[in-house]
Amino acid sequence: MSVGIRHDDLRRRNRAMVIAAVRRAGQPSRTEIAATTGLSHSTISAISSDLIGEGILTESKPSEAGSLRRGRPQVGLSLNPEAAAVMTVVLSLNFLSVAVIDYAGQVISEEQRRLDTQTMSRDALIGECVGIVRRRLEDPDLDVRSVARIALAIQGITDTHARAMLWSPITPHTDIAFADILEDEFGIPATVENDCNMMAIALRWRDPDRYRDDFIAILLSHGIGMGLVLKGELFTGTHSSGGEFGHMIHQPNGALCRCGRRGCVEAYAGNYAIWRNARQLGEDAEPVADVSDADMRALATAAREKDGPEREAYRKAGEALGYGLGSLFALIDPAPVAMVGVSAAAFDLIEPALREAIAQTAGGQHSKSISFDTEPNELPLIREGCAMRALTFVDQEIFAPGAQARGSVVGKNVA
Amino acid sequence: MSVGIRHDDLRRRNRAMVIAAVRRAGQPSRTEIAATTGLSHSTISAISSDLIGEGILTESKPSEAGSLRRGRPQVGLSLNPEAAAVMTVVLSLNFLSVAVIDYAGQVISEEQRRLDTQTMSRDALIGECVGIVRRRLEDPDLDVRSVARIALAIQGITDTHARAMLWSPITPHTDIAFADILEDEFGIPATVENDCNMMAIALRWRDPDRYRDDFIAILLSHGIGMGLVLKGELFTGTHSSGGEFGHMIHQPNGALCRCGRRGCVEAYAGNYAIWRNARQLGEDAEPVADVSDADMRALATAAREKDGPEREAYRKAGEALGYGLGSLFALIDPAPVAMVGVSAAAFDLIEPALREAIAQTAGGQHSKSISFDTEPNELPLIREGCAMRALTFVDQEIFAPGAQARGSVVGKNVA
DNA sequence: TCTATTTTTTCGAGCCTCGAAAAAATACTG
DNA sequence: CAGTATTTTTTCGAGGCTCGAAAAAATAGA
Repeated sequence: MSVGIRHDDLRRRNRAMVIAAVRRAGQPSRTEIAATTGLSHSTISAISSDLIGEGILTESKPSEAGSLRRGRPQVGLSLNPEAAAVMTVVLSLNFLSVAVIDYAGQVISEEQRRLDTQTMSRDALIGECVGIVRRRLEDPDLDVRSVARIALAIQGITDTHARAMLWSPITPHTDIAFADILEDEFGIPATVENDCNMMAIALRWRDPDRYRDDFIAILLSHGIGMGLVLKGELFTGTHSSGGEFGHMIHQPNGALCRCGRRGCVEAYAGNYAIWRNARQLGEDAEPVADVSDADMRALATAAREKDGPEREAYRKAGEALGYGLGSLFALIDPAPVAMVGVSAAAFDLIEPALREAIAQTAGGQHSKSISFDTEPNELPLIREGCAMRALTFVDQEIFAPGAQARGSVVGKNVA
Repeated sequence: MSVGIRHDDLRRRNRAMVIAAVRRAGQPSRTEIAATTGLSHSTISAISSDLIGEGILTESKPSEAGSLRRGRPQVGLSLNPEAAAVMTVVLSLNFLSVAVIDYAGQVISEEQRRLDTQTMSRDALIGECVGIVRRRLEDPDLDVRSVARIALAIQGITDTHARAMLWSPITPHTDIAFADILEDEFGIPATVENDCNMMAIALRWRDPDRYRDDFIAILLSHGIGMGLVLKGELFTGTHSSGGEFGHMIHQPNGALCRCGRRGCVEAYAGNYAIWRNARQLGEDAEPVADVSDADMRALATAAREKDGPEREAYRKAGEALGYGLGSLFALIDPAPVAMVGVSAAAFDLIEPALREAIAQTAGGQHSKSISFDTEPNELPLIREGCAMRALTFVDQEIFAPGAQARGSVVGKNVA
C-alpha cells in the first residue's frame, strides 16, 4: 500500500537526488545538476550550499574544458572523501577479503586471507569475518566513527531484507544472520548481499552506457550465479536474493547438480560439471568440491587444441546456458549479457553451442543481436559493487534521512 | 535516471493517493483515508473537498457500523459514477467483446460477437474492433464526452508502452498498433494490454488478501500464458509484455510447439498438446487450430474414468508445468498461483505430476506450501482487469495530472 | 438539556520550490 | 586596459503545500 508524501520528505528526497547526481557525474557543476534532476537552479543552489556546510560535498576546481569558455566558470562539486567511510567484506569459497573505502569511493585499506570455508565450523566462520573487520577498524589511521556502514557480499542466497545468508555453497551451515552479528558487534549498520547482484551493480557503474536499465550478469565459476537489473532496478526474489539462474531446469531428470537435484543448468555449466564431462565421469558422478582456476584453464587449452571430450564438455555447457537464457528471455525479453568468472575466459568454446541453443528458443528471433561481454575476474567486480552499494546506502539514509523510511515506491535505485 | 520532485507534484501525487484509497476501500471516511495514506487530517480534508467540488468524489451515507458509535458519525466518500467512463475491449480467439464502465466500476453497456480471427484480413480485424467501439459510443444513453479511456486486452504479446499488439496466436498478422488506431479514430487515449496481465490485476482486486504483492496467474487454455505480480507491481519484459511462461523450454528439442519451436512448456500443456497426446498423435503432429471447451471437458472426463492416454496426457502437462514453475521459482521464489482457463477445471488431473515435478526443482523445498487456486473462466477476469486498468489510468492521469509524467519511479502501481 | 466523544474544518506557522533579478566571474573587443 | 558580452551562481519575494492545534459540527449517553 503506497503512502502519501509529506512535506518534509520533499527536501530529503531532493537532497538524496543531488548527492546521487554528484556520485554519478564525478564533478558536476550546479548547473549540470539542475539539468539532470530537473530542479531549478535556486533549489540546487540551496541544497548544495547546505550539503557543503555539512561537509558532505566540497567545491573543487572548475571542470577541465571550462577554461576555454566565456562567462563565469562552473564550479565543480565533488564528494568529500572524509564525510564518511564504508567497509566491504567479500566472502567466497576459501577466501575472505575486506576493504575500507572513503566516501568518494577510494580504497583506504584492505586485507585478504585464505581459509577453508567448507570445513570450518559455524562459529569459526563467523569469527573470521568478525575478526577481519575488527582488525581493520583498529587501524590507527582510520577514524572508526566515520565508518557508517558494512556491506558483506557472499556467494549464495541471501534474504530479501539483506540481513542474512540463507544458504551458500561455500559452507554447510545455513541461515547465518551476518547483518545482526556485525551490528551487534560493532554498532555499525550492516547488510548481506548476494555476490552476483554486486557484480551487476559494479558493471553498471563501470559502463553505464552498456549496462543501463536492463542487463544480465552471469557468473561462470564453480557454480552458476546471476545478477539481473530490470528497468533500472536490481531484480530479487520475493523472499530471497533470487535469480538462481544456475538452478533453472535444463534437462528434467538430467545430470546431478551440486544442490542435490538433477538437470539444473549448473549441472552442465558449472566448473565441476565441465570438469566431470571433460573427464568423462558420467552425469551421476558426485560433483567435486573445487576445481582450480589453473585446471580450468588447462581444460580450455585442451579443448581448443583438438576435438575431444574437453571440447564436448564446453559444448554441453554452452547448450545448457543457451537453453537457460532462452527460457529467461521468454520471461524478460533479451538483454545484454556479461559473462564473468574463470569460464568466461573460455567463452569462445561456449558461445557457438550457446547461440545455437538460444536460436531454438523464444528469444531466438533476436539471437544475433544479443551481445555478450566477458570479464574473467569476478572478485574486483564484487568488491566494487559492494562498495557502491554501501556508499549508496550512506547517501540515502545518513545524509538524506527518512527519504526511504516512508513510501514503498521510493529509493529502489540500484546502487 | 530519476528526477527531482517539484513542489507542485506534491499535491498531484497526494490527490492520486486519495482517489486510489477511495477506489480500494469503497466508502472510506476522511479519517480512514488519513490513516491509510499517512497524511494529516487537514490535508485529507482539503484534498477531498477539492475532489468533491470537481465532481470526482461524492459524500455518501455514513458507513454502516457507525450508527452505534458515539461522536460525530463518519461520512463515507465514494467515487462519483458520473465523473467519467471507460471502455474495455477484449479480443481473444474468435471472440470480441466490449463494455462501457462507469467511474465507480459498474458496467453500463456491453456487446459481444463471434468472429473468425484466424482467417480475417488485417483490415477486417481492425475494422471489427473499431466498429464495435463505434457502436457503443453511439449509444444514445451514453455521454460520449465522458469516455476517458479505452483499454484493449489481447491474447498475445504487446509492447512495453501498451501501444501495440506485437504478435498473437489468434491472428497471423503482427504489429498492429491498436492504441494509435483507436486514438486516431475516436480521439480517446487508448492502451493495449496483455490478457494474462489483466487477469492478474483482476485477481488482485477480487481477493487482495490472497493476491497481494507477489503472485502468479497462469492461463491454461489453447496456449499457456502468465501474468506475474512481483513486489506489488505487474511484471513485464524489457521490450514487450513478457512473462511468456508457456515458451520457457521444458525439454530441449522436444515436442513441436504452436510457435514453431520445440520443447516449450505449451507444447505439453496447451489444449492442443493435451489433445495431441490424448489422441496419441505423436509430439511432431502439427498443433490443431482450436479444441473446443466441450472436447477438453470430455477429455478430462475420460482421464478421470480410466488410466489411459488421456490421463497420461494430463500427467505430461502437469510435469511440464511443474518443471516450468520450478525454473520460474528459481528466479523469483515461490508464490501463490492461480490457474485460470478451461484446463484449470482439470487441475485435479494435473496437480499430482505438477507437484512431483516441482519437488525435483529448486522451488521444491517449499513444494507443499505452494498453494494453487483454480478459476475455469478467464473471460470475466480479463474484462475486470481491463476495466480496473483503465480506471486507474483515469484516476492517475486525468484527475491527478502530471503525477506520472515526471519521475521514473512514480506510479508503477498495478491497476 | 447537558456532557462526552468522535469526526471534520479552519487557521496560522513553517517549509519548500520557483522565477526573476541581481551578483559574480570570466572571455572577448577595440 | 577598460568596457561589454556571456555564463554561472546567489538572493529574494511569491505562491503552495502540509502540519498541528484549536474550533466547529454532529451524534450518543446521562
